[in-house]
Amino acid sequence: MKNKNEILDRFKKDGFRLTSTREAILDLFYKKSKTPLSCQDIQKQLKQKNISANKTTVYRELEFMRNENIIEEFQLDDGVKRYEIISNHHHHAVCLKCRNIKCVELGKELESQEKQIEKQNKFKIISHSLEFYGLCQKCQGVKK
Amino acid sequence: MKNKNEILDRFKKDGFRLTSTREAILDLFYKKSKTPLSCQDIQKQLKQKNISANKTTVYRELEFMRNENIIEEFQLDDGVKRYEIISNHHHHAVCLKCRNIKCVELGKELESQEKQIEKQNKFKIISHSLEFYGLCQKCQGVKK
DNA sequence: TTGACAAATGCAACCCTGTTGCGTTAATAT
DNA sequence: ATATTAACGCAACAGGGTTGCATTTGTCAA
Repeated sequence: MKNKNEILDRFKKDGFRLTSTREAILDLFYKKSKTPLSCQDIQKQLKQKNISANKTTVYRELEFMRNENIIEEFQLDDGVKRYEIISNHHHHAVCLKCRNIKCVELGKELESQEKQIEKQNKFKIISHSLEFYGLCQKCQGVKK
Repeated sequence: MKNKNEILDRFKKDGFRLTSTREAILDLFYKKSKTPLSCQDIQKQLKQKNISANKTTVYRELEFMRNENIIEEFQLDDGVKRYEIISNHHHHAVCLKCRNIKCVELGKELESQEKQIEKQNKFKIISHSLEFYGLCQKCQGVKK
């Protein structure tokens, strides 16, 4: 995970342009609380900065950043695509009540289990996704 | 996981009806290769048996069976809902090329990791989903 | 500074999965 | 045989995401 200016320089070097939308979206990924963002999330947060961006534009920008290996895409149980900066590998804890998403890190225990699965199933693992669903601290306290 | 007739009896006892669509879908879950099924999968397989079922009907039947605790729903990276019989807890190995889905079992190692996450994040875990993405045996051999 | 080029954008129309309302069909009990 | 109501099909809709195309705009070279 490089810093923002490094990335903008690389874009320019590769013939891509520095537009306000591009920079604003990159800002969201870099500055904001490290929660993954959906297209809608991005549009809302841009609006708060008085930047309007068509959803097509946002999706294309996300596609672009994905190709540039800056962000990655994943899905939760709601079928909505979410994106986050590529950094340390981690997983997600999703609150079933407030839908808040927290990134959590695990040790390397999964690696040995992956090897076991590869051997047993003759399946070459390229990536995995692990999400925990439950109740965040706040929502545990609330009576339903 | 009970057998099919037990389930049909229970339906009847609870005032639900035994329709050909219901039985056919239940058959798919019981007899077919133990791969999860999407609504489309189900419609295609029914068609092969010369049974036509409207997608609304299929979705409602799936909802019904979910309420009856016979099947469970989950998502992969494509945002399509899939369903499978509730049985031993397991995970999925998804081939990125042919999209075949294989169920794989893991030991109980994840449990201790869950406890660790619960403690560290004060997050009460209710369920989790773990999918492996990669290449199945067949697709590893194929040159792209 | 201007002009040319192509990257980036917006819009409308579309695709796909999944859902809802409502009138009809048919499984079951009497 | 009839009444009841679960199950069904259809059409219309919802929401996330994509595509084609015309327009705008960032960049760079003259």
